[in-house]
Amino acid sequence: MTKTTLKEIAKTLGLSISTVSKALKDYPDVSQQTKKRVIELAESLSYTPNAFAQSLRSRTSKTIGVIIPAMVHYFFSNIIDAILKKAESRDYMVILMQSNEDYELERKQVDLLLKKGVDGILMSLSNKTNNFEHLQKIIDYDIPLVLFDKIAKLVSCSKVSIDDIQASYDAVQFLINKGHERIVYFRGDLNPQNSIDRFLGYKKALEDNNLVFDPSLVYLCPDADFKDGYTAAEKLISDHGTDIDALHCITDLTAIGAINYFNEKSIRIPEEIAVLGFSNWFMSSVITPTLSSVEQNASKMGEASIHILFDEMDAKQKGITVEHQKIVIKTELILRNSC
Amino acid sequence: MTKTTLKEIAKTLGLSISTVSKALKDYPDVSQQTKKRVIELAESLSYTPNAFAQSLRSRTSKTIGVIIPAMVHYFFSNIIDAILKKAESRDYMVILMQSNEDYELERKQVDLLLKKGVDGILMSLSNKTNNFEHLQKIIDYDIPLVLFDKIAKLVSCSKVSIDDIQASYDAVQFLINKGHERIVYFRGDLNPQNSIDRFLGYKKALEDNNLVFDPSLVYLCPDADFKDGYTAAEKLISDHGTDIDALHCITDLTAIGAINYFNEKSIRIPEEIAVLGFSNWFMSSVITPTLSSVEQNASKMGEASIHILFDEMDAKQKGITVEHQKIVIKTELILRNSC
DNA sequence: AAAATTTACGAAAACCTTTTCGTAAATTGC
DNA sequence: GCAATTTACGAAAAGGTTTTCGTAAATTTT
Repeated sequence: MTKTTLKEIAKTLGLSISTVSKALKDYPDVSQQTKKRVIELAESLSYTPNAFAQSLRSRTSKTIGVIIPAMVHYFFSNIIDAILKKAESRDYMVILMQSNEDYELERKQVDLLLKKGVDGILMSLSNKTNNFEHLQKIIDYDIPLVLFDKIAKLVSCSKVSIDDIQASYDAVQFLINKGHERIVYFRGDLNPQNSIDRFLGYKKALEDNNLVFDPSLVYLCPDADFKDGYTAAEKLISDHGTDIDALHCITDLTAIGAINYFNEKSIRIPEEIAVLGFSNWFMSSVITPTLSSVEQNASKMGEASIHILFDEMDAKQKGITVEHQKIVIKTELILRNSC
Repeated sequence: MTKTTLKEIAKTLGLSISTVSKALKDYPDVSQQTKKRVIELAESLSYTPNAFAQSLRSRTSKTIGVIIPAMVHYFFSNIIDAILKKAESRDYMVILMQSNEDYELERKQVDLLLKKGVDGILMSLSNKTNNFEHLQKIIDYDIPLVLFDKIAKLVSCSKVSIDDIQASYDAVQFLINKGHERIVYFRGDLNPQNSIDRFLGYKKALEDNNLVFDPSLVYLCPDADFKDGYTAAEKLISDHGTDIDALHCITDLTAIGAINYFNEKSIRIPEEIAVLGFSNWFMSSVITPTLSSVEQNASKMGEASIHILFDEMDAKQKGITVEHQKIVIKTELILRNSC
């Protein structure tokens, strides 16, 4: 079962390859009857142009590359979902890669994408990425690049993210408005900017409300997962008992870890400790008590990212240059029973 | 910033394109010193061969296509994770598509992948797929195809799945061994074979233990999600009160929905109703009470699928034909507090 | 009826790589 | 010193598509 080519059609019809090609692309300098003959034969042989040859000639591939740190987060699943949907609606294919939070791998993957000739790249950076040469390379190759979620301020390209500082600020402000004063924070690692920003938002909210920042109320959850949350909660209670008012966590996963510990120890939520997470993970509405959280609007972020990328790719095609955009997706506080 | 080509190197060095190409591929009929000159210049210009041209010539793309019904299931995230890791270790790229459980889209995506000239395809079928012409087309094109999880018995290709009948059988058998007799089943829709098989496993276990199959103890959860579980549980209690012993569910999500309802109504688990899920979703170890479940070993399924695919692609490359394989991934019962 | 235009097609180059085959020049063998 | 071999390179084709340009033939214009 060999694929039909223009050559075969041309031969069968006694035409030249050029005429066949032009007939299929509805060029004006082919007679109506020739067009008809060509189209009919092409259809009966179910001809499809060879994508490699097309790409070779046009230097485009109708393909975009997406690199994310990890697949398993619910957050990224939703972003990918939005990206795939939009890409498919435009007949683009998506090459998906995951860096596993590894800088070297991320670098290698960028090279692979460039080599493969993708028309655009969408990236969420690994936590360990603090050298941006590989991103500069993409820009030097004149390939549209959009960073999302984990972005780099220093790189000259479009970016889509949430305002982590503001989001955490709003969350803590809400707790303060509710009358809480001793507010604990389970923070993430130092590296991804998001993690730092959320912590800054927490601090800023305290400051703006003239509450003293007490470092002993901050616990490190390096992996920001369930286990970290559980362990930190354990430590928190052993350090302070329930002499605290509320807890804000870097992710819902850590918050749920903490809730689990509190439930086990029969510490009442929100009466003894109010809890507020971050990311509005699906499980947050399911856990007991249901967890208040910050909705990051992953789908919107995915949609905005792919939208900008297509804008830039379209512009490039037309030879226009467009300004890079910086979109901040609005977050919202989702209130449930935990606070 | 235009990409370097063989032609440029050849021109700079006063050599022919052929010699440059051969030098870079370490052909024996190029002198050592010429090789050295070529390699050095190529490196300094950071030459990488044009992938389109290579693909056009070799008729291979070092790319595989993966179609899954939906991204958002934890299960598929894990499978994709395993696939990506293995593919990357072999410098293959992965084009990911999701059919959104839509047959027409799935069909279109297969065409797109074929057109793009992927070297192999990995698929988990949409629930609505019961026509397999598009799969036959893949086979006719002589592209290695491996179906995983949602497979089709009638298609002649390698398959990787779990034995859903056996898995549910084992689960129900465990409940029976514990002394439960009135065992409720929350079943899925009629369409995906997995759904039917799990139901059959449930029935078979009852039969083999001389327990009568009571249709009024079976509830339909068409989307097999949290909400379906919650609603079915509501109906179950209104129909039978707690005059039942145990509940087995098609997925953990439905089980967690049910647990949520039971918790709200203060129906004690497992004392009044024992609950057993399916899929060993991460949250199952987190919910209160922790949920017993059937571990599907998603990673192993992903690994086995991509492994077989590479085997078949390698064999094709060498002109060998290999037998199609049918792998059944072992499931295991994970026992927690819900039963 | 000759000139100007239009119509309808084909040749060929370009995109870039890979590999076969041919052939000078250099080397070896006798 | 001549024949046989080896060494080292280049020409060219093939993979398939797209587009520019050239040119016969057909048509229209004067």
